[in-house]
Amino acid sequence: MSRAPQKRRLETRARLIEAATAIVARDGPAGLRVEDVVRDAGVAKGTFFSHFEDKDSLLAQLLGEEMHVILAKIATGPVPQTVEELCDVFDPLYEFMARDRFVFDIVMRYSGATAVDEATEIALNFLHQVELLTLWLPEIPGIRRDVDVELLAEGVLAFALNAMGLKFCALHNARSINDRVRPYIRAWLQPGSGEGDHKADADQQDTRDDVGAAQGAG
Amino acid sequence: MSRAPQKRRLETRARLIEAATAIVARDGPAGLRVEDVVRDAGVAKGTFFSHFEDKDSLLAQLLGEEMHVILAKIATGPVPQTVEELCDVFDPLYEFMARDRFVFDIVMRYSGATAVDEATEIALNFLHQVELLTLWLPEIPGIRRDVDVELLAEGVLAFALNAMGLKFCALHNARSINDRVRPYIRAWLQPGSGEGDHKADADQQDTRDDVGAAQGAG
DNA sequence: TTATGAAATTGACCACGGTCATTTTTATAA
DNA sequence: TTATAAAAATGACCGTGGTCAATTTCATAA
Repeated sequence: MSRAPQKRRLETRARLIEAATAIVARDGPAGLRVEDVVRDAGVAKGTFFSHFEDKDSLLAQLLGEEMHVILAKIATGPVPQTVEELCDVFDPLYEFMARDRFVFDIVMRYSGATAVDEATEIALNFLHQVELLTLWLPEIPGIRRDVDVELLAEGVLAFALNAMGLKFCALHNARSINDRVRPYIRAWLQPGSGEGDHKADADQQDTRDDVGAAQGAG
Repeated sequence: MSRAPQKRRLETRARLIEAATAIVARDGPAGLRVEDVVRDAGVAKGTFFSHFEDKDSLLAQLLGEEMHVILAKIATGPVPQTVEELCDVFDPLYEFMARDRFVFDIVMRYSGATAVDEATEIALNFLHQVELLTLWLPEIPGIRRDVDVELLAEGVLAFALNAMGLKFCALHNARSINDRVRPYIRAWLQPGSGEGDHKADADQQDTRDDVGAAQGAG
């Protein structure tokens, strides 16, 4: 049984987060230094590590909070009516997660809960994405019904992460995440619907353009 | 134009790799210390970094070589005739890539080529996986024909990586990678074939068991 | 053989994340 | 008010990855 934290501790934690937030806003996530955080927050280094598991843990929390805001906004928007709309709606979140290599690595590393109780903000965000997709997918006309909707939802996320990872691959980074993920999502959600049945894709090459490595973080 | 490396340099490089290989074999990838490597190899620290970009780069090379051996063995084996066989055949490679968190992180990070010329051993391995799948998939009876086979192959890899990542998630680590990936691959490759048409799955719960976060590295 | 410049190597040095025994502060009971 | 124990914070210290100006070794031409 641990007691409730004292007021001083909460204030210290707030100062640490405030200082870190400012540094990240100024120098980007990769520019965060623990020594800078504690200097700006006016505390000792050891204090930092009594509040956060390690540097990346704090960073993951900050990124998770931003992801939460983006996803919350998506969730309150209109339900997409086509696969293309679905991809467009989630695109801002994907672009944030893969804004650069450093961020994407952290997102990936913290995307799963190592223990049931220590779920990170990012892991929760992924759960919420699956929940939202589970709600939305049945609303889209023409969606396959032969597999469970949760399997479908998790599959969408798998393809999305893969497309994000390809952003950092020289062979694929010419196209946007959205353009890379769309063919997969369409084939996953609407098998047998044919390749060219949506005019929105006429302005780009067909799916044969996707040769090269498929991976998650490259 | 850079000249050919001198014999001395090749010998030094060989000694570094030899020392690193021995340490990894003894202490595991996470136990590798640059200072230990250079001590065992009998060179200065700076020499290490004139041969390898950084520590993880060397580690990625060593892991990539092991992956190459495993994949080569898979490639010379018989062509799988069902989705289940396909999953089984690739399983040893997946188990290696996700043998632990540390290894999986490196595999993910190096799975894509940052520049076209600096393709790592791991990135090449992923390309080879796609090539092999592209050859094999059309051989499997009942495989869908409505999308390009390369799209199909890359999708398999995307699901495989996702299933590997789930190994490190408390909500999913009870099942093997193979068990986690199979429902996705089947739904991806054989849409509309129904859920329970393969008796091999009778001994496990159906796909509804897959609730929880879907992600790549959790 | 010798001069010369490039290749290869060196190791002192730095940056930075993380640790932990010690000290200070706070809440609570006598 | 005072004693006491837990909570909170401290900062000197360490481990280790990575840097770079200086040095040594090597290949080549004069």
